[in-house]
Amino acid sequence: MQRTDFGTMACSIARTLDVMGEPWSPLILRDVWVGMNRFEQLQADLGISRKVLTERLNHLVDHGVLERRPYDRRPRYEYHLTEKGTDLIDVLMVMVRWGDTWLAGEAGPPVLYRHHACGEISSVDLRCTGCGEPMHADDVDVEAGPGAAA
Amino acid sequence: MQRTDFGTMACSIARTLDVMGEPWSPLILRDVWVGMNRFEQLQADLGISRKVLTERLNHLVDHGVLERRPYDRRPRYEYHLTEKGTDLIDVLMVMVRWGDTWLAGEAGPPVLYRHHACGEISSVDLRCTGCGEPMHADDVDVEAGPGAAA
DNA sequence: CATTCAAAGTTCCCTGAGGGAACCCCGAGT
DNA sequence: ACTCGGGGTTCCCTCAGGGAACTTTGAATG
Repeated sequence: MQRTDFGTMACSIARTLDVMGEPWSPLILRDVWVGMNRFEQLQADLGISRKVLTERLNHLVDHGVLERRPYDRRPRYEYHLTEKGTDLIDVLMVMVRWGDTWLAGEAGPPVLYRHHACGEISSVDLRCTGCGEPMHADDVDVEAGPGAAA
Repeated sequence: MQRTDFGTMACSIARTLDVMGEPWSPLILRDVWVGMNRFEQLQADLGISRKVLTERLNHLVDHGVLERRPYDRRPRYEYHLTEKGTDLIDVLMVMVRWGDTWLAGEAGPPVLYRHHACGEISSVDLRCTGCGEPMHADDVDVEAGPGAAA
């Protein structure tokens, strides 16, 4: 994404951005998530330059978010989410909710999510891992943690 | 963020990225969230170029995520989250959880969040708005919505 | 009144990243 | 032997980010 190196900052947001914050990376993850696993598919769907797509895929593989799997005797590869990558989709799901809420307008959400557990069309909400109550920006106080900068 | 215009894509992720996906924008939102509201504070804390900081702040204000408030008779301004912007912090909170889980390493999380409702140090989890059960990447099926591309 | 000061930008140049198109490599099929 | 198609690589060009210097505004100070 950046000249400035976000990966070394003492901030989990900056570090996460270092992995998936470059332009196109979130959209690549979205496509892989919904089953577009091959270079040509991704390139055609996104309209991204082949050079940049190569760079992004390598970056995501290097960071353990995607894995590269051969699918043919010829040198052909598919990209799949690792566990680390699947976990990262949480960020995208929250972006979807925000975009649906604030940007979709009259037309409504472009895509819907049906939850396996209840079978309904739904969206995500943020809850406290401990008590299960809603947990949003105004529901927390920020404190220094063990990995804080010296 | 990009040459390519993400804002017109029929995808809430792309549209959200159009608002806050440019380099530095999430970190600016983080700083404003935790109370760094002024230009000089942001510039000093982030080490961002003044030119880019100006561009990002204008972009975020234009999209209704931040608002610009005078705080002096002189031309001095503070930036504050709007309701739309506060809601966007959800995305950052999920980034924090992912970074804490996968990138923090031995040192542990750099920052901790204490939840007002229960008083405990905690983190966020994604739940279905409807049934309250966990809702992650593998728990949903994707379907076309009303705002899908023609 | 003239000078200083600090916040909040603006302007300039330089470098490097993204876009686009052309090219390359490799194994399979015919 | 020749073609085909997926998965890249290479090249050039433009534009965005980094960095530093400069400007503007009104208040405070001597």
